[in-house]
Amino acid sequence: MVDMSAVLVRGSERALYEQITDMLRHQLTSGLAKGDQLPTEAELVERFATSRATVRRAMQQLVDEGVLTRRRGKGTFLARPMPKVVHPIDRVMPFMETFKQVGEDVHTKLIHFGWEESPVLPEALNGWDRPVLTFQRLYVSRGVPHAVTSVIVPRRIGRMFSHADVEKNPIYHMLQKKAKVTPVRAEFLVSCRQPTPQLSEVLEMSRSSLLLVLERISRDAEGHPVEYSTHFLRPDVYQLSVAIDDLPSRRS
Amino acid sequence: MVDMSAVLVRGSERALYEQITDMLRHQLTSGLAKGDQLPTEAELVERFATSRATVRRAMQQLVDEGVLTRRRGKGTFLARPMPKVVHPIDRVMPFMETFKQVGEDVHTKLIHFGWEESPVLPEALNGWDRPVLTFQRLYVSRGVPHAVTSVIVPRRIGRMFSHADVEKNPIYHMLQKKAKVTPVRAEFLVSCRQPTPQLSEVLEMSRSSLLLVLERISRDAEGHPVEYSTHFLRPDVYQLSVAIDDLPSRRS
DNA sequence: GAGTGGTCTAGACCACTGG
DNA sequence: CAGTGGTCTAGACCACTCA
Repeated sequence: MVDMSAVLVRGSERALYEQITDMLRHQLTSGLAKGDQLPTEAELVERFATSRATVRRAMQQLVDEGVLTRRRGKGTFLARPMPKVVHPIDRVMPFMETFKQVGEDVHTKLIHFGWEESPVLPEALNGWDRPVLTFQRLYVSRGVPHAVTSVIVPRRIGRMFSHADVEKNPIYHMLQKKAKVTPVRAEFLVSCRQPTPQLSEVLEMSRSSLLLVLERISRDAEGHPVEYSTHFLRPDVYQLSVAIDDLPSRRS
Repeated sequence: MVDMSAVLVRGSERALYEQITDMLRHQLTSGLAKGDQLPTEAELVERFATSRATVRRAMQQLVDEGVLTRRRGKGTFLARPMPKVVHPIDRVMPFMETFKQVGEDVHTKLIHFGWEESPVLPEALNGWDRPVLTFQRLYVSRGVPHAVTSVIVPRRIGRMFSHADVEKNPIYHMLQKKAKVTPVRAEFLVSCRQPTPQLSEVLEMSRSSLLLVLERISRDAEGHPVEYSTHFLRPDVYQLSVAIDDLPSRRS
């Protein structure tokens, strides 16, 4: 429950909705509301003696931060806390493994599989033969989706993969067993991006918050790129780690 | 200017404020509003024949995305576009260098310098002698702040650094020239975080959007950690790149 | 003082979930 | 059906900027 003793200060420097956000945040984290459901908007309007718009604005802030989730017709709930996961990108480890190491169940679902004639690709992949095979997997733990990975491979490799293969196996497994290619080098790019409407849908996140995006180009021994994958990660769940030995000597 | 011909569809699946956001975004990027200032809220209310709250909600979305900035008493403006910068973390390169490579002027400002008795540090740094020296630098280009770096070093190294040193030199330069230590290994952690109130202030960003955060622990040849730095990066500006050779063989 | 964006109110109608 | 959150309206007052 939410403490009623605290009172809003009208005419303060701090806006009413900010004061409400602060109070809710504090009381949620200090365990006063261990349960799932929060008071309804109508109740909060009464307790804080403000308008509904002000209460909503305060709650929206916490929704954007991932602390709360709201469902029309049901109510407002403490977002199910997700484990913090550190994914090492300097080793070849499927995301499944990263999650299992923290004792999590992970379910994957293939949400796209198809050939594409004119994909948008990084410059480094201009030499690939078309069409390319592209597929997307969704990762879910405790009923909560937390990552989408999109993989693209050139035609000569993609033709070795069946729908059933892709549904079950990590990409590096398929590259080695099915396509008989061994990645020996990978280039990574980390960035933050707005989710597309589709991604915000399947990852159940607000369209205004950001995704942590990890792109990877893997190359075989000859330096030819053999796969291009993009990982869309919920930033409240994932961290990425890298260790670099033998730091090159300074230049300038 | 904003095109008046497009019309909102009332009763559509898509909310009015979303339609307005879409139209503004499209017309801004398609060059119809090359200038700086957008129509005022009052003008948009008239053109779209909606309430002010709806127009504001549409614009707020673009402000959160960093497309627009609003200033009370002045108006709403296209946010000054910042260059996209890729910072390689597998080489030792100061941020200054990264920016200069894209032809940017960069100014730095020391915004904090002091000793701290009880800092919060990663476990790996528990062995450090206290107090630790901590300082923060703000990076500004084209008058727009885009990064804050916070550096912490143990007492035995920090005592070699003067305020003037820190104001002018990259950390790795000081480690080698002043403290006579050479980092040979570094561990990185990449994450997304809410800015603190102080960070959202100096980086001029909304408190509800996320920062790209890069943490680094550098070690000398004996494996002792010699510095811990945290880089708070505006996600609309920075990307991080890593290349890994000799991918380890698969495990499971 | 006129004009800007920042906050807040008190309503309204709707779509969705549940009993 | 009553109750939830999602959207929208038409006002109001304020702090700030600039002429």
